[in-house]
Formats: sequence, C-alpha cells, structure tokens
Amino acid sequence: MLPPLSSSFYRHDTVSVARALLGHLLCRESAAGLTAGIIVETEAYLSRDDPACHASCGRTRRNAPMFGPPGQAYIYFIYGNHFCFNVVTAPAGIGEAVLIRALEPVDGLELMQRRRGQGRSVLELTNGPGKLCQALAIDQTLNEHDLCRPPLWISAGREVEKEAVISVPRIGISRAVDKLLRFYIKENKYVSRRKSQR
DNA sequence: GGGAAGATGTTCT
DNA sequence: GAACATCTTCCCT
Repeated sequence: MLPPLSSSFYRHDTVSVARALLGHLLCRESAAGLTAGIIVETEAYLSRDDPACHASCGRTRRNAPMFGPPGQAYIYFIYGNHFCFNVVTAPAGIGEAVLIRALEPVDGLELMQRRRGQGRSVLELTNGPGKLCQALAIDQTLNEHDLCRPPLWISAGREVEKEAVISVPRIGISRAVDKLLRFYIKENKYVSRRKSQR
C-alpha cells in the first residue's frame, strides 16, 4: 500500500487543500478488495461568508465532524439515497471541509462496477459525489475516520500543474452560487458534468 | 446530449 | 414539514 499523506497536509487553508488534493489517490480497502482512484474534482466549503457550508449556521450534531481534527472524514446522507464524502481541513474548531466530487478509477474497477450495477461504463463509476461513495463502499460507518490510515486513506499521486486546474462555481447548491470554489483537472474525462441547478 | 421530475430518508426548525 | 453539497429515468430535440 502506498503511504498515506500525513495529517499536516490537511491543516492548511481549505482552498489550498482543495486544489492540492487534485491528482492524489483516494484508497479504500474492504473485505471484497481494494478500490482506488485519482481525485479529479473537489469543492471547498468555508466557515466564513459561505452560507452554502453546512457549518455556516454553527455546530449541530450532523456537522460536528467538520469542527474536528483536520484529515478526518465528514460523511453525510443526502436525498434519501446517497452519501457525500468530505475531507476536514484547517485547524480543528474552524468548521471547513473539501467535498470530493469525482475520481478517475485506478484500482479495483471490477469491484466498482459490481457495486454500481451491471452494464455501467467506466466513465460512470465515480464521476459524482454519490457515485464514488457507492463505488468505494463509503458510508456512515466511516464518518470521522482518520484518513491517514486504512481502511480509507489518501496517498500521494501524480503532480498536477497549476495551469491544468480550473476554478468554477459549485454545483447543486442554492446559496453562494457565484463563488468559484469548485476545482477540477482540465479536460479530465471523469469530472462530473452537470450544470448548476436551483 | 440536455431538461424535467421523482425517489428516498435524515436532520433541523 | 421543509430542505437537501444527488442520481436515474424518461422524453424531447
């Protein structure tokens, strides 16, 4: 197994971490086997001046992990069907995180395909926050998990040039829709493609 | 290849 | 009871 990034990687400002995560490898080990993919799309959620952030109205039972130590997982259930996986950033107590929106599958493609349902193209395995959670079997039981160790961790991947990273408005939110806090690798085929709505 | 709408359940008011 | 950091199917061009 590739060595995980150290916890200090996550302790910096959230926008920097959201950009820096692109190109790194999200790895998930389970009884069924290993699945992993390169992070190609992220979104930053900030504590100040960002009403779209779960932590913007203060601490609740649901968003409590966002106020915990940087480098832990914040996972929540949404729309009755899906999980979203976030990485907690900034020093503990601030309440910021990065949503992982899309991966480029690298390892365990067959297992991902089985979890996502038969006849699914490789492009559709992990090109969305709910999809990648299903493909990697990420659920509530991993909430608050330390991402510096198995069974869910992030390790150093390939270098991504600054010029190859685009920043655009975030997707699927109703507030603060104009902020350029969505980041992805230019021309990567696995980026989720939806236009913003509502 | 794109827009509309329904499914589904947890959290918070 | 409303809102929700989504996905899928169906129908249109």
